[in-house]
Amino acid sequence: MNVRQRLSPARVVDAALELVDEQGVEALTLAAVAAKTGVATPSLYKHVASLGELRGLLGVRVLEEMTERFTSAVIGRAGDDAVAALMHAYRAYVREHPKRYAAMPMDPLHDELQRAAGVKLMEVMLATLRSYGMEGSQAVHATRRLRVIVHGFASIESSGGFGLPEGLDDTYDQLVRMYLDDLRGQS
Amino acid sequence: MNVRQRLSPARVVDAALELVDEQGVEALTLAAVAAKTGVATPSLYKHVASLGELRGLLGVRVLEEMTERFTSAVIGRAGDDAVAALMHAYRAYVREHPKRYAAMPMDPLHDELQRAAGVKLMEVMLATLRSYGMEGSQAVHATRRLRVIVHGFASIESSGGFGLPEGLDDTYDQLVRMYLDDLRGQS
DNA sequence: TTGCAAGGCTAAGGGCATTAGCTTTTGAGC
DNA sequence: GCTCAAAAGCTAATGCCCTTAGCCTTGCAA
Repeated sequence: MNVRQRLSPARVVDAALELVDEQGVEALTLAAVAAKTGVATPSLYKHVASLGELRGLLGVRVLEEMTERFTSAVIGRAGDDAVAALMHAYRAYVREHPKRYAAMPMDPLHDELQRAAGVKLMEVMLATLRSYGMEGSQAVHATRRLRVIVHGFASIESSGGFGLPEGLDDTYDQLVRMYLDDLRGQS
Repeated sequence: MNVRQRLSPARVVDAALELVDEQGVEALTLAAVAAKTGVATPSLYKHVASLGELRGLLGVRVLEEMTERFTSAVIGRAGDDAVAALMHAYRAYVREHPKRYAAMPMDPLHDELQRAAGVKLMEVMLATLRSYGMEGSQAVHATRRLRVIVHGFASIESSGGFGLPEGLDDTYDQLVRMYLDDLRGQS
């Protein structure tokens, strides 16, 4: 029996992700998710506590996807090669899912799961920088600078904040080179 | 008569700005603005076309304030001195009004006024870089890199995205130095 | 086979944005 | 000072959305 696949929290997040990718965050409504999953709105509460929690789960999912992709981008590489690969993987993910990225708040303060997922992503960055022999606070600062650059660019690009997209690849290459030079100077 | 100051679009934006500063974007609701201005909700429509337009006006206001402050920060300075002053002024503004900054979308595509205000802000950056003798696309790239850094940091800091705020001043100083070194290399 | 828990549904309440249509105020021109 | 029209306010009402309550069905485990 049970022709129709039963719902689960994961499937709800799937639908929410589709919705965000197609129409942006403001379209993420329980009513729309319910329609997409073929269920009445209140039924979603059997799988998700609230719209707020769904947003949190969405953030966790995105952070996990990013962590996974950055990890495989970096594996087998070291030094400048690894850092450049990480930065390009970051931008590539955001270009594939711009609305999804723009949807994810940088503010994981109220969501423990999301905070944990964010920490894991940062650990990938930290580990990548370890091949430069950085330790302690020096490594923390270097990770922050990296984050500022990749997120700054991604945030502006994903929301169409750059005027014309002309030469954006060049701009990003310059940022990568700037950061690599910076690392060289610090070590 | 008329003890109570009559409402105007500017006063509506004032109230909205207060609301955002105090409680964040999600608290920006026409009902709340109406309460703060001592008026019934539908009366706001005599001054503002919709909640969306109010958000746009808010963005314009913030961009104008930033432009003004950055302009006076930069006036009378040149070269590295000017760039450093601009970057520090940017961060200072965002630290004073973190929620306000986080509220402003990077996406001015649907709002012509906001786009124009953004262009003016970028012109201040461009003008500041002109003392490096940059022209055309080189100047555009340099402006973009600057924007990525200041916005990236501001975006993360304003939404509490850095874990502990420990050493954030140092991190920012390093970013400033990184960018100045980068400019030196490009010229 | 029985019974219970999981998962679905309808009904209903409350908040918000927005529109319609009315009333009051105000100020410009006479 | 008076008139009257536009500006600015209000109440009523609609529709969408989140959320809760309470009920019904299904499927599985004992």
